[in-house]
Amino acid sequence: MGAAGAGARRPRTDKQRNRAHILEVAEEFFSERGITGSLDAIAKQAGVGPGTLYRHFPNREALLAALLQTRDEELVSRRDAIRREEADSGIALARWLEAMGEWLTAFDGLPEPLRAALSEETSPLAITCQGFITTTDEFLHAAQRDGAAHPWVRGRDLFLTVLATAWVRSAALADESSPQALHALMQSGWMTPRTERGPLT
Amino acid sequence: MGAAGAGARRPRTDKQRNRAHILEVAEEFFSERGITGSLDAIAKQAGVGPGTLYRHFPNREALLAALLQTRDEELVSRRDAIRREEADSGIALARWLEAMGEWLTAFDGLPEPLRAALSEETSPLAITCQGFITTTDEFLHAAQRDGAAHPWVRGRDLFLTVLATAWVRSAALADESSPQALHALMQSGWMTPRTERGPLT
Amino acid sequence: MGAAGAGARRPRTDKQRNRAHILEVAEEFFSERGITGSLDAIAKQAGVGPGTLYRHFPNREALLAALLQTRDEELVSRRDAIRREEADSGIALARWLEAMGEWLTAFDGLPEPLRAALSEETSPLAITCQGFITTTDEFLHAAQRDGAAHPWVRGRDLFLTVLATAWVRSAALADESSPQALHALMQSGWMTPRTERGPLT
Amino acid sequence: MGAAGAGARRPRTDKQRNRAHILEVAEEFFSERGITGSLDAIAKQAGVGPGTLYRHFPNREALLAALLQTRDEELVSRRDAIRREEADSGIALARWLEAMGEWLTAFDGLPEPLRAALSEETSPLAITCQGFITTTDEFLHAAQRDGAAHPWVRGRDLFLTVLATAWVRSAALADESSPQALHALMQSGWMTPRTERGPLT
DNA sequence: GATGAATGAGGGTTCATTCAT
DNA sequence: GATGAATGAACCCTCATTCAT
Repeated sequence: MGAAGAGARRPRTDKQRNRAHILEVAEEFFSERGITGSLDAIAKQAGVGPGTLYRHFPNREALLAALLQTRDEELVSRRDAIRREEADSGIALARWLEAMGEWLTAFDGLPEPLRAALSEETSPLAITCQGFITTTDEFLHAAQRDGAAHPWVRGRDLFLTVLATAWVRSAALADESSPQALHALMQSGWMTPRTERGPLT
Repeated sequence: MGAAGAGARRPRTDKQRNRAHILEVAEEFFSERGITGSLDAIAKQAGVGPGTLYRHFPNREALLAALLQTRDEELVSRRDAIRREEADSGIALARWLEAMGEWLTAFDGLPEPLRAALSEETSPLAITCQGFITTTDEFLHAAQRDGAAHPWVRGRDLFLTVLATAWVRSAALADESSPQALHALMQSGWMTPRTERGPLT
Repeated sequence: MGAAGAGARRPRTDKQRNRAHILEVAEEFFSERGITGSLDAIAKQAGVGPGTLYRHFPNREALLAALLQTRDEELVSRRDAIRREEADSGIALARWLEAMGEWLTAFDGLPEPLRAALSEETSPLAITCQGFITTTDEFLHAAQRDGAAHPWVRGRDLFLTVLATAWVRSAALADESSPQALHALMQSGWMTPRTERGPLT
Repeated sequence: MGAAGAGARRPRTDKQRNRAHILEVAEEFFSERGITGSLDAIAKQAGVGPGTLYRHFPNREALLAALLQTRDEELVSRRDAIRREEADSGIALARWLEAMGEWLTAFDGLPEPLRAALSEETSPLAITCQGFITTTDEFLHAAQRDGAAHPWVRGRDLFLTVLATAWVRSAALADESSPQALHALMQSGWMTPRTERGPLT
């Protein structure tokens, strides 16, 4: 017992190995069963004691944060790619929001702790969220400068909307078209622009 | 012990009394502590055994559904009022969405089980949701007929959006302006209408 | 699983049965392994779930208190017997202290929680201790009235001394004569009375 | 990490430095939080790994023994002072017992492991205790020779009594007068000397 | 020697749910 | 029907101790 899977019994720099292995298992676990599963169970499946898991990640949030950090890099790449490739700031924003949305649906139940983290300054997840909001703000400002986005929109709100959309999506799976529909709603709203209809009076 | 607490000594029509009393207590409980509290605690506070609670409501969802049904009536009234008072179908839809949004924030954590219910046909909550979607569709169709809403929007998607907004709101408390911002986003989207900017190319 | 040992699967007034059975097991457990053993282990050995044990005794102290209450009756009998039989108030006190001392060595480690309880008013054990102190005071007052006990002694201090003696006894087992020696010390002190030696100066 | 924290950067005589530093930290730790605290925490606070701590002190008892050895010297000084200054062997004994009592309350919880050690020959703490008992015997013999102490008292019993008194004192804090009362009890017992009351018959 | 990661049994506790009474 | 005792898996977490590096 206690082996890190890959062969010998605790070979060399096993801290990193263990950490990585735990993350792997946790990723799988969270993906399959959602992020509410038992940490002890993850430890067991990873072949380590609960203490080991606890050493690496003092609580569920820390584990999640570490897990996301890995995924973060992918998102950063996408961000850079969008910046590089996309001249139209509106489309760039759209693509970024889409990328974020995909990222947020990585695990079932992920939006929940992120939302919770938003209310607590100290959480490691809060930092992640802040990063997202900042990036969103960048894309948004560019779009606003170009007149592609409403001036009254804030990055934080966009993030929240994407988050909420990601959250709701888990349920709407049965309905294939929901994701796009929600995306469209977020983009254009349900209301037709007044200009098309004449003044409201 | 075992009496219905609130004065009387449990005469004949126990069952109905109990049911009503449990609902009352549950309402208070859920309102104050969110819907994740212990059912045992509710039973205890209602002065009944957990078995009794379970007889009336086989699980948390059933209890919640019963609870919401009561609240439903309020929402129905609002719906009727809107229908009666509001000539502009767009504004009517807007008001309806707002009413629904308020309703969905009645208890902390309420959106979660509703979302879950959407994936399961059999859930008692699913029926409630269906009712909402239907009503939303009615308002929406009217609005679409009048050109006040985009023709591609579906009632289900609007409901999901309102639900998601209600969900995200619990976290955004610190930020006072979030609710409105999200509302505006849902209504108008972040993107400026193309007509204002010229063709997309 | 889950049966209370004695045959059928949860026969009649099993609450009392279970309670009694748990107490029995706990008594055995505490006697053999001291009072620091795992509560879960006791539950398991009693054939009940941890929750059941918890329901009956919300914590270790409560369990202990219940256990002692049973023993209490024995002590009360002894107290009454002493009162009945013993004319010499000094000897009566001595016998009571001895009885208490024996009672306090019922389980290994028992003095510890009792000592701890003395600092906390709310503890169920504290009440037990108070009872002892009161009784000690009664015997002591009689002895003092008869000139058999020093007037400056207080019941509380005598109790503490007996408690301390019981505590220290667990270690001194190897030394057979320690209990008596300590008893004698408590009774007569180590110092010879000044009257035998003349004034101190 | 892993440096000895307190300034220097761990030159050659690591081992001794480490040992000393661990002892320092442990002393502080035990004084403040009692001797039941986590050894890991001590190691961490001392800036060494738990392995290092364990190398020096294979278990909690060993650490404690080492710690007490340092304090021992103080007690030895007091012993010598008493010997030097005190002509009256009875008062000398009393002073020694008092000194020992103070020494035993150095850390919260100290009496416990000492008592335990008394049952095990091999314990490092047992040696410390033996020293105390020996010294007590010396004072006691002198007092007995002078008729100041009962001839039936043994040093070991006196030590046990002082130990027990130290133990019980932690609980009796609320009661300011307990320490003195217990001291008096140990000295004179609760029973009035028979000579004052006539023969027992 | 020193390190500190790993161990893993064990701690107390909660609670949705069942079922004998 | 109502009751509430029983269930027992699950939760998170701690820490003395070992041992590979």
